Amino acid sequence: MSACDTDPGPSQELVADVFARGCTSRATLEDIGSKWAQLALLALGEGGYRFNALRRRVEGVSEKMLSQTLQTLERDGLVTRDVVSAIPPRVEYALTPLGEQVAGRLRELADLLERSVPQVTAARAAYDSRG
Amino acid sequence: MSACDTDPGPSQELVADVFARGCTSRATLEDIGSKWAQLALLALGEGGYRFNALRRRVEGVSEKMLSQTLQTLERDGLVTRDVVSAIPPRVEYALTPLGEQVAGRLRELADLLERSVPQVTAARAAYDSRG
DNA sequence: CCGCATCCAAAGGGATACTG
DNA sequence: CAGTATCCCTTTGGATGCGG
Repeated sequence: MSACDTDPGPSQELVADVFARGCTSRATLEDIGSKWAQLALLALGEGGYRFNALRRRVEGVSEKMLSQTLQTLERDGLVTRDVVSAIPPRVEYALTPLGEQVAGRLRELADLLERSVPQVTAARAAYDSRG
Repeated sequence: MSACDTDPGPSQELVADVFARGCTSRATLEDIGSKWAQLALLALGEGGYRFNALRRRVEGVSEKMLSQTLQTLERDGLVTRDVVSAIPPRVEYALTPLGEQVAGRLRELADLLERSVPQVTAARAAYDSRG
């Protein structure tokens, strides 16, 4: 089954499917799911950030990973990169409309997990004590 | 700032924060975000699955990775593992109530991305043609 | 200030073979 | 059927140093 953008046929209803191996939606989901991408999107959901400010907001991210992550997100059309040629140089990152939608969904997920910490902690303790 | 479950103080309002380095909610978000965990949760959102059926549903996953992923999700209290001792043996996987909630959020995200494939594809083409 | 390049250690993840 | 164990290659990701 699983129709996707990679499907060859001259189909009339071409629906993407995250379960399909080569589907762009699956690849995008993977891009978004990465540790640093999630946090970068959540941070940018709060408003625009300059590179180093974003780096401080996302605790523990290295320059390299933040840079790579932002490039991927920019390429997917989720993040804009605005270069202000000045001294010192400034680069402002923000979400596109699509990025806003994605960040909104992630926010809901993050809120749910933040509220569920006690439950998760208990589940882990139970699992670990059983072996 | 960033209060979390690892905070020491005798605080009255202990709120988890996914941005905090050692926060359980951040770790859980990472568990959920992994390529295979996302797809496994989405699949289980459709109903219970046995191991090999789930493996077929999640195209491309290896036995090893599916097994590992399910263990992590079980430990976090998102998935239940029901062993039916019979010949041949059967193991049924399903979502917990918390898992259902998480899977629901993921479904919304996946739907959004599936609908946005043309937009993402266009963004990538534009990005790549610029260098 | 922004971020690319290089190096290197550590984790991720696939293929295969084997057990209950 | 449902895994575990092993091997081994690939990717991730941090640290450091340099350039615009």
